[in-house]
Amino acid sequence: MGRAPCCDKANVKKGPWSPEEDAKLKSYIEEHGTGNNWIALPQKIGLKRCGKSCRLRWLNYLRPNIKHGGFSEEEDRIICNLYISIGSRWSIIAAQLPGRTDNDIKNYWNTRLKKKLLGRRRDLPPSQFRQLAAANHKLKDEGVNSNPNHNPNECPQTLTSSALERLQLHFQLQSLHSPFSFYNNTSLWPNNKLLQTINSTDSIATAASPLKNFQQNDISNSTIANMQEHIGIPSSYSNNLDADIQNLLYGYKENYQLTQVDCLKGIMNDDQKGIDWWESNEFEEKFPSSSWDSASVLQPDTVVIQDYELGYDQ
DNA sequence: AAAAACAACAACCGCCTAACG
DNA sequence: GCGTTAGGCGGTTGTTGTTTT
Repeated sequence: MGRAPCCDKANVKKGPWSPEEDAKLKSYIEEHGTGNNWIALPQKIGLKRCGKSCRLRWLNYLRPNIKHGGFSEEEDRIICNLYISIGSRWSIIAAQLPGRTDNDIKNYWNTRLKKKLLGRRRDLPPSQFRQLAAANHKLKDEGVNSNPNHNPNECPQTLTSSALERLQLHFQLQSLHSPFSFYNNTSLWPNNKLLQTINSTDSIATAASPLKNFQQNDISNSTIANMQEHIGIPSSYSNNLDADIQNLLYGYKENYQLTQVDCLKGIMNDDQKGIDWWESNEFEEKFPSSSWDSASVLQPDTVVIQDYELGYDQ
């Protein structure tokens, strides 16, 4: 038997809330509270809405002291810091930012912060982008396939998109410290332990770990530190993570382009091969999106990050 | 000026968990 | 202990406004 629906789908209104609906819901809850029963609430008020929808509307928009937009630099840093540490645990992150909702932070991350931190393909001049694309291809060919020592059981074959994003952030942070040697010094690449912890923290609430019983209302700075320790944030940047994030967020244009492209020059011994490949449009076929985000770039078995995952370890 | 592409964000969907009978 | 249910959460989609071509 399947699970019973929470409401009569045929008779509930969907889509944007009208000011009248907002007013009804707001005045009722302010006067009577939610009664700990969201499902029954819309019927009491006479709203043709699903209880879940009412709950979301109240929590995200109608309840008092909600802030919208206008994220400060401090808030940016907190969000980025926590995302690197604990992944897409938006409710926990929101608990650190009074007045912000998980939905708001999630949207803000997906539409702005992620692009700011990870960069966008079109920010690179065409010639430099060709090198980056070609390097991905080269590393795929020569990296993964040539490592005979890789044990596929040591590391997960696939990472969640959140884990991949955080891995890419790891690269960015590492490259701040070793901008000219990162790509050809495997000791700087993430090892299996980091890959596994990055991946496992995406489902940490269900794992048997000290983090299992976190309540979003009692998160303190020491708790966050405890989480970071448990997760194993690399020591190379954990001591100055805030400053590094600041650098990526607001010093991004200068640092990102210089370090990544110059690094790539160092490993591009066969420039013509890369350009030939670029001009064959193979990269565009694989990554038709215009973004350098994880969804478009970090596809399994196609790019540099997957190469690290499969083939290299400390 | 129109169309296409992109960005931002509100809202929904479905899964998971805890509470309850 | 088990089944059912509501609440909570994260991922995804839909809509609207803005910018670019």
